[in-house]
Amino acid sequence: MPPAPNDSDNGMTSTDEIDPPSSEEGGSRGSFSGGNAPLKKGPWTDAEDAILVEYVRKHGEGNWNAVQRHSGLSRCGKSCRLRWANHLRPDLRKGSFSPEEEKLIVELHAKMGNKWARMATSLPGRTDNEIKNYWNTRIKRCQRAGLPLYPPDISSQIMNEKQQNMNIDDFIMGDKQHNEPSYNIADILVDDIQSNQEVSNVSPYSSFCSSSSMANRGMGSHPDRMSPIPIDLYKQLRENDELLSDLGIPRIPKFNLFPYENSGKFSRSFNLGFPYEPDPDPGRHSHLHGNFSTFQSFQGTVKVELPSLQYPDNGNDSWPFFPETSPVLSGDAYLKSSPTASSQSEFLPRRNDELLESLVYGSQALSCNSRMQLYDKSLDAGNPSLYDVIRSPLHDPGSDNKWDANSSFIPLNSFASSVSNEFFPLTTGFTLCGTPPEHASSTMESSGGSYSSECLPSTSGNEFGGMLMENLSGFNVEKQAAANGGLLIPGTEEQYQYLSEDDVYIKHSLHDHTEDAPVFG
DNA sequence: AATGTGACCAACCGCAGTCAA
DNA sequence: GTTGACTGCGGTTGGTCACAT
Repeated sequence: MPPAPNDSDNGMTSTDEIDPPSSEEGGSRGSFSGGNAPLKKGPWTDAEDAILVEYVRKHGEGNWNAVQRHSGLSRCGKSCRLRWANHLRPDLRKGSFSPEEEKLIVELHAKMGNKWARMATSLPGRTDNEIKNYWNTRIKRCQRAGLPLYPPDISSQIMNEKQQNMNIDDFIMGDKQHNEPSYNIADILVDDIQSNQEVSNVSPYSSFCSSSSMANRGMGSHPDRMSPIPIDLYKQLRENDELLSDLGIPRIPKFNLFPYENSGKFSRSFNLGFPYEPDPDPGRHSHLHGNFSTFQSFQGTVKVELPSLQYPDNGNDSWPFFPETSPVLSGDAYLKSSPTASSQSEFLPRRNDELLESLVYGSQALSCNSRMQLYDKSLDAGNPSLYDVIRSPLHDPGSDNKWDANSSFIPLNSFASSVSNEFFPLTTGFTLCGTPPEHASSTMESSGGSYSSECLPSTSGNEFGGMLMENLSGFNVEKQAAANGGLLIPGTEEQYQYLSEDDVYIKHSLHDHTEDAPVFG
């Protein structure tokens, strides 16, 4: 709803701001209307609206820079376009969003992320700005209320749609129409893992990462489709899986990434028909020598972009979707903020790193879950397996969690985050120092810190390949050292204990005394 | 009643991308 | 290949309003 004019219809208010010339909007803002009148900013008046409406009625939409030239309106073309699009268009639908619209927005956002304009096309009469404002408000509201953003029903729906849309041929052969240089690493990784799983109940929040704006930015107009991944890239990822096996590291077991998705079998398997040959020469994997040259091309090729959460900076509790009071957390009592969690935000960029956020957010959930699960298991029956670690109660389809109709779900992508956060070492630049202690207790030196966010890129436009490579590299080092009895890399607040029996690491955080976390196995 | 606070939202800025000339 | 016009988007700002103190 347009703001009430703050003055009479004389077109200029006492608070009107006169814009100095600038180069914005194709130079239009630097120009002057008619008689060199400076461009005006601030709320539109009724008179200005009338002028603009009349102009559009006569000339139609478009060529907005001509408006000021031909109508005498002291507004830049961009401002005219925005005003028309957001307030003056005759087909605009005023008023607050209906419950149906709100639900649709949530669904659309789950599918396409912050593609406000595209979302607006599905909401007749609504503008992208409206939707964006609504979503930002929703984020804040959910954060305040401790509610997740996506309800499980929407998650399931998205997941089902994605399954239907999946086309293995497109994936393998590449979609020439959308063969863009950006790839959805979350899809890649999740699918890569899925290809090794007989059963994969995948969180739609794998599609949060994948189908949301992160994917869309890379994939353009087909958010729900699988990202076309070049074969060589896919091979690299497959090799990565092989690498783990080479190292004696168990492949990531199948697990339920999404607690509420217990029926959607992920039927697609990349192993079927994919011309992948097991690496005949494992020795060529440079990871065995401490670096991962196989990821060199990956790095710099895979650019991941992420959903914007636009969350406010509220100091300690900076995690937008995962407040301490979240029913998801408190209800199960599995997830709670930790010093580590809060420390993450200190390293996270404050803007639009959607994947990063989803990764860390998901990892936080998984991490906390895993910690508790492992902790319980450890108490009950000794060392846990990685499978135990992953299959946390939170992921139990039978969970009795109640979801608010407008709330949502724990993000997704537990897997992708788990890759970065749980199964791989979290730091880079490991240094082995001295002789490991006799009984597999290790510490590590970190070049960047001690937890997940530190190993994530700190800028937008993450190069996931680089991150993965670093992680893998650290993984390798640790793994090797652990195989020799454990690591001792001083200088960090965290220790990693290697449990040889199940090939699982237990993280002991010296600054987080509440629980031990399984790190990777 | 006065004041403070926070939510909401229109509008703006800067940047990137697309498209046509 | 370059340029200009336009569009889309993330992020932000500032005004208004409702509510609490």
